[in-house]
Amino acid sequence: MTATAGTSHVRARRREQTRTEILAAAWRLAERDGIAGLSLRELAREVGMQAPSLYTYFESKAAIYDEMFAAGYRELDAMEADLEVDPADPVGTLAASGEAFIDFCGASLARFQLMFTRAVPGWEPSPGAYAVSVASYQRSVDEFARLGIDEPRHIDLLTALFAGLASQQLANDPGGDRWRRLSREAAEMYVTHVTRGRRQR
Amino acid sequence: MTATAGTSHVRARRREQTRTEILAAAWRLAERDGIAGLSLRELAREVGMQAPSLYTYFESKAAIYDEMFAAGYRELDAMEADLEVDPADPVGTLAASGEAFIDFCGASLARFQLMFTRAVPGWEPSPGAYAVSVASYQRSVDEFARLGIDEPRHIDLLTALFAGLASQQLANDPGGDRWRRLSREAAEMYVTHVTRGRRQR
DNA sequence: GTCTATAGGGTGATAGAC
DNA sequence: GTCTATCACCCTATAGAC
Repeated sequence: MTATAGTSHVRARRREQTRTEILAAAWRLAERDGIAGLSLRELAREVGMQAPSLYTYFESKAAIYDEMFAAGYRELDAMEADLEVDPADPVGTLAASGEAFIDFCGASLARFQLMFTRAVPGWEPSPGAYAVSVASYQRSVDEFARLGIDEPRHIDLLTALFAGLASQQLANDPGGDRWRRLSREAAEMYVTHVTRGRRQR
Repeated sequence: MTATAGTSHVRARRREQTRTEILAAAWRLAERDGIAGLSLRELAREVGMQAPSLYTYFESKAAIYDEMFAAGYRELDAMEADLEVDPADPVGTLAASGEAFIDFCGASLARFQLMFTRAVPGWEPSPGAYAVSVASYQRSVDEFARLGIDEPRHIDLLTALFAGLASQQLANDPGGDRWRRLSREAAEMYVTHVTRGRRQR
């Protein structure tokens, strides 16, 4: 009995390891073929299995996309947690955030497509996966608040600004910095705008 | 001989008409299934043909995407040609441009995906189709110049701002106006920034 | 847990009859 | 110009042997 319980622990670990391996292979293939081009047969081949064996580890292809989607937001969250927020220097803080966000998007086109566009016909994140993205967004909102940015329309304007820099960078100068290098100027423009007239009030 | 030449004229017209019909059906299907989900068999069914007959009108599926891509940029161009550019009112002009651009993107998700994202795995526009997009961009640049916007980095900042508003609107509030309504504020922020200190010089 | 086999579709593209 | 037939694949998912 003790032995069986012991091995089941080991098995659960192994299982998790295999799942991780499959997901890593899925990212590699998605990078190469686009997120919508991911195929289970090829994914199985990549990890040395036959396609049906994947169903031991994931319920469906949609479940794989779900895990990847949630992982993307967890990575974004971790990246943001590493950024320093200096309430005394909103421009510097936002410029650094913008660059980090563009770098994050540029580091994986497949991840960008999965997280921010609707590139997979017929798939959308499950409620569970979606909740991870909402939590990540909430975290960003909290950090913006520390910079004195708290009006909803100002937050929406900021996300649009960063999303725009990133999407232009990826679509029109992938691997370059034509839009990335505008981060500081964009941050100055934005901060000037949201703090405009604040001292008068 | 004269008769043959006459009929060949009619045939060329008919052919062009059929091509137009096929492209219209392609847009309908792409709207429904996503641009990457377009299938030639279904497209043929939609126009009452068998799939191989499409090859009489288009060399390949990529050629169909090419025509759609070029048509998208011609439509964008036509839309912009209808906008009034008032050099005395850059904020109003840009606010209207931004709204029009967001409306243009929102009017067809398939068109947006085809023109501005890389949603079709394995396809990119042919040089000819790409040239149409470059011409359209050049036209925008010329109109920005009439507003006194001529520094390349300012133009890039503006395209990022509009692209960001549109992509956030489509991804997070399709059919709504959560980001669209920020167009005027964004234009004010932007114009204040690019004209900052101009009088001093 | 992994396999083979297969269900039940789908895909773009081509050959050749009419 | 349109068709049928077909090539040579692709796909996700399931049943059931081992």
